[in-house]
This record gives sequence, C-alpha cells and structure tokens, in this order.
Amino acid sequence: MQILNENKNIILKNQECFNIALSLDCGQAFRWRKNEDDIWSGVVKNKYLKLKQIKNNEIIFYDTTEEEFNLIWKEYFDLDRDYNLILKNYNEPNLVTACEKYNGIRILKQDEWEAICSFIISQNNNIPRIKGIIERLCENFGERTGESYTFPSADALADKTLEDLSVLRAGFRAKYILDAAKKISTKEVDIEKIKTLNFEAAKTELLKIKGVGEKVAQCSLLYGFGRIEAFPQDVWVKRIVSELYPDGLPECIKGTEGIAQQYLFHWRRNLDE
DNA sequence: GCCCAGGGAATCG
DNA sequence: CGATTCCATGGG
Repeated sequence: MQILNENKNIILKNQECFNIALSLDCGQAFRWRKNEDDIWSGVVKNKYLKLKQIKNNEIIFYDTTEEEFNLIWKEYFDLDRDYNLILKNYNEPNLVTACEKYNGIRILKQDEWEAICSFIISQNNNIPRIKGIIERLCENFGERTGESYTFPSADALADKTLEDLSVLRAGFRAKYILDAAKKISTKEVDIEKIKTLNFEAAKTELLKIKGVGEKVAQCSLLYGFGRIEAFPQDVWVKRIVSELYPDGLPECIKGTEGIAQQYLFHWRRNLDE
C-alpha cells in the first residue's frame, strides 16, 4: 500500500484486493452512488467523500487530507486487513470460484448505529427499496454535509413519532426504527459496551431491540462492529447453504465466515449473468 | 392480479 | 422447541 498526496486528493496505490464498485455495491452498504464519470460518492460519519477507481490498483480519494484518510477511510475500507491472505486459505471449489470472480470485495466497517438501523430496514425488503427508505431517512432527519446528508443519529430519532416517520414509507419497520433509536439513545442497548463483549453476548444485547432477530444481529455485528466471524443468512445465503453445504460450512472459513459469506452472496445473486 | 424481497414478532401446537 | 401467519411497500 502506498499513499500519495496530490492536489488536495489522496491517491492510494498498490492496495491488494480493493475494488470500489464491488465493495460499495454488493449489498452491505446502501448509501453509495455512482455518477456518469464512475465517481462514487457517499457519507461516512460526518464526511462526504468522492472516490474513483483509476486502475486495478489505484484509487483516488477526492478532496481528502492524509489525516482524514488515516483517521476515517483506512478503517472504513478495512485496509489493515490482508484479504488475499484470507481468500488464499479458502479451498472449497464454489467459494474459490466466487472469490476469483469477485476479488476486490472488502467488508466495510460502518457506523454501528447506521448498520443496526439499515439492516432493520432491510428485513423482508429488496435492495432498491432499502436504498430509497434510507435516503429519505437521511434527507428528512440527517444533517447536510457536502452534497448529501449524514445518517441521523439514534438521539435525533429517539423522540420522533410513527407519524413523523411516515415520510419514509418504511411500512411495518417504522416502529422497529423507533424502538431501536430509543434503546440505543438511552443506552438500554449500549453500543460501547457491545464492543467489549464476546460474539454471543454482543448478539444477545442486539436482540433486545424489536425488529432485530438473528439475521439483523449478525449483519450489525459484521458490518457495524467489524466482527468478521458473523455469518448472516438471508434468503440467498440460505439457498447456498442448503444447496452446497447441507452438512455444515467448510472448515476453511472458520473465523472469517463473514468475508466468505459476502463473496458467496454476491456470486449467488449474480449467477444469471 | 400474482410473487418476491439481505426477516421478525406473535401465536399455536 | 418448530411451524404458521401476519406485517407494508414497491418492482417485476
């Protein structure tokens, strides 16, 4: 990995296993957009970012300081983890195919609350509509930053009513969003404490929120808390497990189940290509 | 009109 | 415990 500072931009070179389009558009985050010039834009914490993949191993982070890059973007894109080292260890044939075809997917380390709330919205829903609901959530209750809006904090949503949230057209999920916001805001479910707990104990805490079941808890732990041993099973991953691994998951993914899951999920969803 | 979507709560046996 | 049903909304 090599970081160059050039005209207020940061250029990242020689970064193994990092494809922006794959990472930002594989169903793990819902707020990134790509424009006509293949420039991706999104918001993380309070920062609006534009970035673009120039070559296989070269990415430009626009209008970013090296300090911001090291403070925010290195963690968000999980750049301290050696993905090729992990993928190299996978030896189950279908998984190997998925990893070869979609090499470059990284697990994004998203804000904990944003992940919890986003995956509550994801339940029994499709990705385009999830994106729409989250976009309306940010436009109505977030704060302006750059050319977009921040994801509203749990505190900002805790005192809202179902009527307030009707603009989201989130359906039955609206009441879950409010319950989650209240419990996170009051620390009845304490994000800082969850970070210190082991996997099962952390999951148990998240399950206290209405609308958070096994799948949403696993997604929150994987995408929000960086627990790559999480293995969320949506309808697609359940299909994979029943078709390929009816007698148990491959031994080679132990400890990094979440990464394997992301490659399998994306591969299975795009099988008709 | 139908079916499905990165599911979960409530209910029932 | 497992199985069923209902939950809102929008795209195909």
